Amino acid sequence: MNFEQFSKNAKISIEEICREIFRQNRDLIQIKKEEVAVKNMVKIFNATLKLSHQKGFQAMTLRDLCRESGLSMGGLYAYIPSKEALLSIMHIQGSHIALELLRRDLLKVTSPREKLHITIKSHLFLSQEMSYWFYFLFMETKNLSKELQKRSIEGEQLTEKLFIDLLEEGARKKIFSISNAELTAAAIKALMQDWYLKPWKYSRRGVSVEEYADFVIELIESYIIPEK
Amino acid sequence: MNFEQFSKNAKISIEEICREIFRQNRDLIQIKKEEVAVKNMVKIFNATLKLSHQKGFQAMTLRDLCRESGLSMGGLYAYIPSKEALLSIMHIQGSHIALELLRRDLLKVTSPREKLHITIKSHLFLSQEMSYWFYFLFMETKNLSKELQKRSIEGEQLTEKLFIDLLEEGARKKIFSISNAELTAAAIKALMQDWYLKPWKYSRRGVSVEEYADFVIELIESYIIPEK
DNA sequence: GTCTATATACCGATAGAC
DNA sequence: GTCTATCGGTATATAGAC
Repeated sequence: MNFEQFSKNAKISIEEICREIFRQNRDLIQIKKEEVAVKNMVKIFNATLKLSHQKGFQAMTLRDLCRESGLSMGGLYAYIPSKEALLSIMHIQGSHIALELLRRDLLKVTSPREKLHITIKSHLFLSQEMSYWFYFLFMETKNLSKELQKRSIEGEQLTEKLFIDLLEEGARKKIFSISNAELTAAAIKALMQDWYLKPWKYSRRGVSVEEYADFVIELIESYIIPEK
Repeated sequence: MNFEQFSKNAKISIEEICREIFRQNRDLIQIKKEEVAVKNMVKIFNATLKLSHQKGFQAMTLRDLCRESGLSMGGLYAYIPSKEALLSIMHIQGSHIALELLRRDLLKVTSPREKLHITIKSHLFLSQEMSYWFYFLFMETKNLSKELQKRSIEGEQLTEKLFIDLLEEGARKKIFSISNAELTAAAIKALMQDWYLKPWKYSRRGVSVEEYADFVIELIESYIIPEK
C-alpha cells in the first residue's frame, strides 16, 4: 500500500466528516436542510482548523472565524451553540473517525508483521491527509472540559492498545522478541506523532510519507526482530 | 550517570533561572533590588508555568496570574512590560538554558557511544527536572511573534544537530552504521519529546526516567549498531 | 436562514494613593 | 515597591429586521 492507494480507499473528505457531524448533532444545529448545513459546516470547520493551526483555538476569536468562513456572527450561531461546543464537537468526531479508519485497515491482514506495517502506514497516511485535524486534536485537548480530557486520553490509549496487542501477538507467535510491549508501542506512537506535529522538519528535508513510514518500520523491526 | 547525580550537578533551580533573567532584562524590569525582584519573579514564572500547563498561555488571564502568584495587577506590571513580553522572555531564556546544559554535558565524554548515551540521558533528566518548562516551550511557540517563532525553530534544529553530529562521527569511526542520520536524530528527538509531553503515560505505568533512557538507548542502538 | 446592531462581561493595561 | 480603582477596547453571545 502506498499513499495514493490509501487516499483512494479512505475517501476521507472534509465534506463526509461534516455530514456525519451534522447527522449526529441535529439537535444542536438550527439549520434543518442538510445540503445547506453541510456546505456551511465545511467552511466553519476548515476555517477553525486553519486559524487554530495559525494561532491556537483560544486565540482565535469568533470574528476571525466569521471573516475566514464568510459567515456573519448571527449566521455562525445557527450552526454552533457556543465556541466551547465547537471545540468539543470537532474533538469528539475527529478522534472517532481516526480510530475507526485505523481499525478498519487492521482487519485487512492477518500476520503480526503485516499488521504492524499496515497500522504504521495507515496512521501516517491518515495523519498526512488530515494533518491539520490531527494537529488540532493534539494541541487543543487541554482546552476541553475535564471530562472530555479524560475521554481524549482514553482514546489515545485505545490507539496505543492496537499496537500493544499486535506486538504481543507477534511475541506469542515467536515472530517478534518483545521485552516491553507498552514502551515499544509508546515509541511507535511518538514517532507517528512527530510526523504531524513537525511537518516542516520533514518537508524541508524532502522526506516523503512513504520514506518516513519505511524508516519507522525499519527502526522498530531492528529492535523487535532479533538478528535480522 | 543516574538522575540523582545529574540533578546534583546541574543545579538548575527556578531561582537561578530567575536571577539570570533579571540580570539580562534589567531595562524591562522596574524593580531595582535584586533580592526583591528575584523573589517575586519566581512566583510569577512558577504561576505562569502552572497556569499555562493547565489551560494554555493565551487562556490564562493576568488576573489568574495575579491570584496564583499573589501579586496585584499593578505589582505585576512592575515586573513585566506586557503579557506578550512575559511569553517572549520565558521562551528565549528557557530554550537558551536547556541548550547550554546539553552542550556542557556533551563535553564530558569523547567516544561516540558515550556521547549518544550522555546526550540522551541529559536531555531526559533535564526535561524531567524542568518538565513544565519544556512543555511550555513546546506548546506556546505558536503564540510568539513570527520572528521569535523562527528563532525557536532554529533552536530546535541546533539540538537536533548535536545528535546528527555525534551519529555521523560514530559512522566515520565505524562504530555506528547510519543510513540516514537526519531521520535517526529526528526519531531520537521525538522520543525525548514524548517524555515531557505525555508524562502521565509513563508515570501511570511506573516507568522511571532511568528506565525510559535505557529503553531509548537500546532501541536506537539496535538500529545503528549492526549485529549486536 | 442570514444579516446588522447591540447587550453584557471581562480583557490587558495604567493612574495615582500609600 | 505595591496596592486599589478604573480606563478603553474587544470578546462571546443574542435580539430582531429582512
